[in-house]
Amino acid sequence: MKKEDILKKLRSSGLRPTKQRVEIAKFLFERDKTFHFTVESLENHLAKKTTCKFALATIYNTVHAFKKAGHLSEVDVRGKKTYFDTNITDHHHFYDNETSELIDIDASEVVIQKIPKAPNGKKIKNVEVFINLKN
Amino acid sequence: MKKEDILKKLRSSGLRPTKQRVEIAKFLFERDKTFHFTVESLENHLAKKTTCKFALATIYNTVHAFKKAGHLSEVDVRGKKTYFDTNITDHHHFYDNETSELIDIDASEVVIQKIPKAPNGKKIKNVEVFINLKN
DNA sequence: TTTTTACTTTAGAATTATTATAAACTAGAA
DNA sequence: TTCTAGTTTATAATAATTCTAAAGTAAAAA
Repeated sequence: MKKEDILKKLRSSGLRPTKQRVEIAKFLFERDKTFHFTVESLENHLAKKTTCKFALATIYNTVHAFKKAGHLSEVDVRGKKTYFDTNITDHHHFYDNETSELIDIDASEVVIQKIPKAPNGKKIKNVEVFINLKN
Repeated sequence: MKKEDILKKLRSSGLRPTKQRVEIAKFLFERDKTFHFTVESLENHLAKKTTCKFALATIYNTVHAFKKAGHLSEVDVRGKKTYFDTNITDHHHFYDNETSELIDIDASEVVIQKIPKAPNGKKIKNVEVFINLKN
């Protein structure tokens, strides 16, 4: 991903390209594979990869702005911490409770044959399949 | 549900039948339909329904003991609070983000035709389907 | 370019959900 | 009854997250 694309991510999220934000964006979006993280794990990765200092609040703010702009998604995981995902396509997850690790499942890997209709005046927004793993 | 059954729930959870615990057990298990709650919502319901006083810690302890004994299940919902469910059968959920309301879906209402195999040395523990609703 | 303005970062305080603690209380055994 | 182990409770502690206000910086205006 080019520098210009990183700036585009920031601009489209309503964020000025500051040193911290550029580092966060580069870390999150300059990669081939999907990345799952919590704010805490992201902070650790940033501390290792960059020389720049990051206040936790900056990471929270930036991640939330990316999420609001649709550049990140949030994953429902039981537990206290919030998990984010750089994969924003419609997809599903394996979850390994032993390691707290999430693994993406492409939407095409899951076929649902039957599903109930939405109640009363509601519509279905999306369907998430969550496969818990054990050893 | 008879009084003896309430006591059975408590005993099988390793809990002595104190006033508070009996009230909580009666409130949770003397009902026909599934009940979804957070510790906070349960506290509010108990305050209305009973004259007994409840420390938050007592509610947390009791609910966790029930969960550990398999009398309650926990639902993955994005957000800070932990949701519990009196339905302990294998089933799925609708989630209405507007109202933060959960609705049960019986396992028979969902048929999955294709699912990926578990990675490396792992096995599938269970599959949860979560249907988000919109208006 | 300088100045100005509006947005940012940051450290630390505040908040929220939950868990731990320790003293006062109680169910059930002896 | 009396005793003992398990309980309740208020409060403190912890953890994740959000808020705040002062100091810093990007980019528009002059």
